Amino acid sequence: MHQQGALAGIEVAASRTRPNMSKIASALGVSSATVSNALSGKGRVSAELVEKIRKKADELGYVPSSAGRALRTGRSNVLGLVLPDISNPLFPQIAQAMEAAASNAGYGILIADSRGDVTTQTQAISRLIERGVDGLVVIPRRGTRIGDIGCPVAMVDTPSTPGNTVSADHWEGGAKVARHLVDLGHKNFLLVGYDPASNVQNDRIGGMKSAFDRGIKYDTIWLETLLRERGEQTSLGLIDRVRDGVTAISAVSDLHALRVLTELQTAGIKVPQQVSVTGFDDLIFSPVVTPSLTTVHMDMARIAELAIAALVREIEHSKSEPNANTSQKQNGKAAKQTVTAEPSKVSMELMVRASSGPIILPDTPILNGKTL
Amino acid sequence: MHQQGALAGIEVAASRTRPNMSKIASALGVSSATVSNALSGKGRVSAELVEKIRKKADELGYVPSSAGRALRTGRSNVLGLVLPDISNPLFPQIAQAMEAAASNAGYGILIADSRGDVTTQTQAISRLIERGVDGLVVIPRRGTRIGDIGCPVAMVDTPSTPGNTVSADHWEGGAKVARHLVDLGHKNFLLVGYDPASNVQNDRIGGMKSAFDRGIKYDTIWLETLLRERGEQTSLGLIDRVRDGVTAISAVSDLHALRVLTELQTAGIKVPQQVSVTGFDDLIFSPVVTPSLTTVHMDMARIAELAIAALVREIEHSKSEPNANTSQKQNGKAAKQTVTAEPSKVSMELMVRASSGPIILPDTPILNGKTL
DNA sequence: AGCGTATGGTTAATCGATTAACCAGATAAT
DNA sequence: ATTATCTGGTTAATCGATTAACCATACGCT
Repeated sequence: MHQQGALAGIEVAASRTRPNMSKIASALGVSSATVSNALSGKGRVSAELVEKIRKKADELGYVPSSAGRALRTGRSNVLGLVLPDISNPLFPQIAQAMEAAASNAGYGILIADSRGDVTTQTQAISRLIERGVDGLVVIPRRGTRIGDIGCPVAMVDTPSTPGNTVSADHWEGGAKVARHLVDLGHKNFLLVGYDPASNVQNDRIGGMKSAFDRGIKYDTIWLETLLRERGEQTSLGLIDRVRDGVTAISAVSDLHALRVLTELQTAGIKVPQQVSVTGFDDLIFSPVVTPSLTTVHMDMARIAELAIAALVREIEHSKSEPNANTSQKQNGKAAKQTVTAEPSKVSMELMVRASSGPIILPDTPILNGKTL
Repeated sequence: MHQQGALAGIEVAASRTRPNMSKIASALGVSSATVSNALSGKGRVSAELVEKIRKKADELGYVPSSAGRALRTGRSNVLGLVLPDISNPLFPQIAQAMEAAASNAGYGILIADSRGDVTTQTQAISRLIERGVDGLVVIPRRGTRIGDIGCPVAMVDTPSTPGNTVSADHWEGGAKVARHLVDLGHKNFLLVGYDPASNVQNDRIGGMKSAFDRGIKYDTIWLETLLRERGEQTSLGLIDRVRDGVTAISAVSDLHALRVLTELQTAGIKVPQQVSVTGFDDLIFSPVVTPSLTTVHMDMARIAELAIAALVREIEHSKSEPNANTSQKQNGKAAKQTVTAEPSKVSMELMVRASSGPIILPDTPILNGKTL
């Protein structure tokens, strides 16, 4: 049934070349302008004629030519998505959310990978521009400032980054996990970051620290530095930390939390009985590992919606006043390059799972080995 | 320096509307046809004039209009990538490889998420077609057959799927891990799949079984069924399996291997001393968990290259003979819809890491609890 | 001198959709 | 009765790049 339909469609489409507006027009003895008006609903066409045109259109299997439309209107209805490093495990969520939001707004998403490199990022952006995208969503690498391009840009990083359009409130997220652990009675923390130059990670860690009162001890390690010095596969030396009294380890990503978790488990340290572990981002594996990871979830769908909406608003807006910016007078702001959204930050949600729990006092017997 | 250049470019671009070929042409007193010929290197233009035109072009910050070109040539230089479920953790690798391969071939990648649903997949495909893509790369959902569309399609699934263009040799991969474990002395296996309807997973498991001689016991469980019956967070009951003699657990994905690994570790079962665990796909976390996961890696870059190359070949080819297919005589094959590549399967690489090891005989004392 | 043939360009049509400007006929308003 | 307005369309220009067809001019060769 379904396949039948698809095949029938092709039958017609392949019969010669794909039909255009004038083909519909001549088939009905009207002008192509009328067809355009009828299908777009813009001009004045009688209701009955509209109906006839619609019918003929999908009888012929008409598909509007995006090239023709783009050429005429100057807009391609495609947005570019620039990612710092596609291999980022968070990327699927981002891409999915952006694609859905864009699709709802009638736009397509062209992707570009900047491979974490700043110059590659520049190249990626110009490739997208050449392809005629109407706007860009950029997840910037570290503190990269986006140069002046010829189209609106939405930046998704973190609220503390200047020029940020919209993002999760990473600071608040950090505060939430930290407070959760403090409430459980933890007083000695190890905070685990990866890249000390990352705005997002600094915000997350900053948020965590903000939740610590006097009387709480903590230390921070940055994995990138550590791993560069000691090699990728090195142990993080967590056992010593635990022996020295750490009871809670909070990482800036589930990826690192997982590393921590498995290292502890291999050493026979019980999570969460002896040590609580938390991550960030609610990556795909987080709910299904044992113990499931307590983490902080970001509402990527909402962030994407806000970013895309801001972008689309600016794009449609620039239609009305095409040349508001002269090169002579750059009135302070760089010609509305990076768009703004309201709200510009989206709350993060704490997901309490099994890897965090109340502190178990030293006199409580700790089981070794089998739990069953 | 770099930023200077970018800004200077904008300065000009923003000065009014972006320049086109005729602007360059009139600035130099030549015809726009000559400019086109000069920049494309196709027609006959004197070397010096070519040089002058080139210079003027990037002096004015000329960027060719992809819409104009697409309209005229009938080709957009954009390919669509249809993914079964973007949230698939393997997706970053796929997208990155495809983007790189396409970019090298001068194409852009437009993404579409089919959210695992078959009807959504159909919609996603038509959205891409409407956007004017020249071809499609489809990572199909389960055994989906791709209906007849108006453009060439490369299917990346598994060699046993009819119509498959190119993919990893999942069967061989399965055989490789299994043989590895057999060589280590394992004789009692638990094979862990997720979706019993997945061609890829069936091939992987089929490959594993093919490596088992007589005298090897194995059982297979499918998580989707299990989890649907008992709930997402359920224990997989691995402890019982181990008690019953299983010494090696092989999953069809690192995601499931990780689930297995952490469940075992939590129960105090040592990996790999008591049980070996292996996965598939070499996901981002696999090398950094403890113990690092033995897995099977696929050369996604090569697969992407082959798929894109096959697609591009067909696209360029159809340029020369535009209407080889009449709707009347469909000569057996469905008008070269899904393209073919040579080779059509790419070898998988076994990554031996720390989660697999030689069997430790029952008389060897097994440590409980702390290893240090 | 006369013919063929490179060389280096130009002219003009074309791809498909959109839209400003215009127009005929009917109806309403003064 | 005459002008204004509304309805339902049509005409033709336009977006920007490409390319087939054409046209000078110069050069080589007999």
